[in-house]
Amino acid sequence: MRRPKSNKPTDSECLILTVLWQKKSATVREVFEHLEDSDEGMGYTTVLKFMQIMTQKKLLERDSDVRPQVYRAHETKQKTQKTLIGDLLDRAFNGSPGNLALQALAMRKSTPEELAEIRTMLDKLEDAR
Amino acid sequence: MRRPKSNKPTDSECLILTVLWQKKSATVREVFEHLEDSDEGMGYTTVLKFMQIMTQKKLLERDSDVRPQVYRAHETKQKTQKTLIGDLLDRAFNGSPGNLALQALAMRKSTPEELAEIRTMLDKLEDAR
DNA sequence: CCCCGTGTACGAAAATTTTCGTATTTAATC
DNA sequence: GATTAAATACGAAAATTTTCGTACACGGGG
Repeated sequence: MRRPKSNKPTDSECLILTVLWQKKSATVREVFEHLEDSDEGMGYTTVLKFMQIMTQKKLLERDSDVRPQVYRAHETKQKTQKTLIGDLLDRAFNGSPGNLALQALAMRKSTPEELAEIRTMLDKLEDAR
Repeated sequence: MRRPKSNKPTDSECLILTVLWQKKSATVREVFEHLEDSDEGMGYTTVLKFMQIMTQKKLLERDSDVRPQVYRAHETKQKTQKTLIGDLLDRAFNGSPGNLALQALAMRKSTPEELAEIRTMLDKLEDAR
């Protein structure tokens, strides 16, 4: 049973996707400025280049009718995150989601809401057996 | 052209680390054969080269007193996995471990033991508030 | 000791990812 | 219509990752 080739976004592409997920859609400049704050910034044309490449790869969609052009992520956040998790699971967690989840929770504080959500998910999973 | 240096193992390096975590220690040939099964394998000298590089990077330790040489991971599985998770969190999950955990659980079946562990962790986290 | 199969070192090509300079286009203002 | 600042396209350099060929070293059986 061969899994489909993962085709996951690169590290830098993920940074850009994260901004677009948050803002729904954005210009190159907006993404650039957003990344300047949080991350150690890349240059403006570097961000532009990435977004052009990502458009070609169908990771992004671009509205060229407006200036400056506006970009949005092609896939949903959930779908892409799933790809990334699946990749990491196979590569470094022996495919065990439980182990991954456990360590994620142990390492940084989550909000009470998130914890509640996880508890609900847990109930559902245990019921299903 | 400076590029930000990350100390996280590369994709291929993770594959090799996973084998070594499982077997505690192994020769190049053992790692090679193990990867042949699961992944569509790289050539023998490719694996060898990686393990040499990883030794230089201090990702692995090598016992050169025996032939064939035996390798083991330098860091614990937990520590490296933590690095990988932290990286992914920052890059594609807005630093939210809850979200990561939730999606990991939703995507593939976990063992009842794992689910129980997570429930325990959840209790601990909620108590701590 | 000499051969031979396996193991190891080394180097470098190929592929990918990241970076940015520079040229060109666009739209707004004069 | 000309000027100009921002936006976009393009190309290629730099850095990293992946791949493997080839040459050399080692050790056991003859």
